Amino acid sequence: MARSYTKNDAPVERCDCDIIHQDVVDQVRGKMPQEETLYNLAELFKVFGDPTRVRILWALDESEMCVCDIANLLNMTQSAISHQLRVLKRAALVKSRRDGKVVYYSLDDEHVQQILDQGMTHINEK
Amino acid sequence: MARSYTKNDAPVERCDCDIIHQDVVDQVRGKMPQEETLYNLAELFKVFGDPTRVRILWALDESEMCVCDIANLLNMTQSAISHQLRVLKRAALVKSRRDGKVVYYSLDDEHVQQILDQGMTHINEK
DNA sequence: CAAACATATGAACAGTTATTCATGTGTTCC
DNA sequence: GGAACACATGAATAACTGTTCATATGTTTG
Repeated sequence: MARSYTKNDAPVERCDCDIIHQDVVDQVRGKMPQEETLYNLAELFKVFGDPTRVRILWALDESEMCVCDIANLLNMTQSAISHQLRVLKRAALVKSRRDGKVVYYSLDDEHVQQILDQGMTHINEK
Repeated sequence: MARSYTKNDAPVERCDCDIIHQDVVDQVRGKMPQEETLYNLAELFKVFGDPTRVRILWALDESEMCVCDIANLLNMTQSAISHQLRVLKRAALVKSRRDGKVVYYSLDDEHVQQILDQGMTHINEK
């Protein structure tokens, strides 16, 4: 993402298609979800759109782990992992529980693996 | 994504957990997919991680449309849409057919909607 | 309480990315 | 052929993002 497009600052750049396909476009417009909903959806997928986070999610699907375990597993610094876990938690993809000094992370729900699997299916077929 | 982490430039920052959880971590390591596979998976989700592209995909799920239709529907310039369609095509999420001057785009396969739906389910429950 | 440990966090920096603008390519129709 | 149209594309730019580094917070143990 970059530049945010504000609604109705219309580039208004009509073409002949627009007239011909007017009804189709209007019909599609009527069926589209709220703009905000699609924005949130993109936000969710953005979280999945980073190798480190995908690797963390995949790892947590196998077993709950503490921050330092994940860092060792992925061969990255504790800080980097901690930052990413925050992103994942904010997106409600992982949850954590504290046991003394150690904080264990795990997947928040079963959708996560489903989404990962669906994506995996796609790349395996192309 | 940013800085690319090269394998084995190890931050090597062991902690006591690593010794205690050694076996769990090793077990998880054994079950993880290839690093490259997870990288590709993240690349795929990155494509879904932009509001404009999500809106295009959602629109195309309703009906095939030409570039200019999409631009009008989303109230964006033809150029911006064209750039994003290229990204979507490279990721094999959309396909195109030419009919004279007009190029019609449509979803490439049924996974796309499945992935979108799965994501939608997640955000609706949180 | 102090030291050690596990984790969290803020600032900074470099790499990435989405849009815009200008222009190029491909097609139709006169 | 040339004008008009639909689309593609390259360069430039502003905004965003992931990692690092330094440091803060929370917990246990002696």
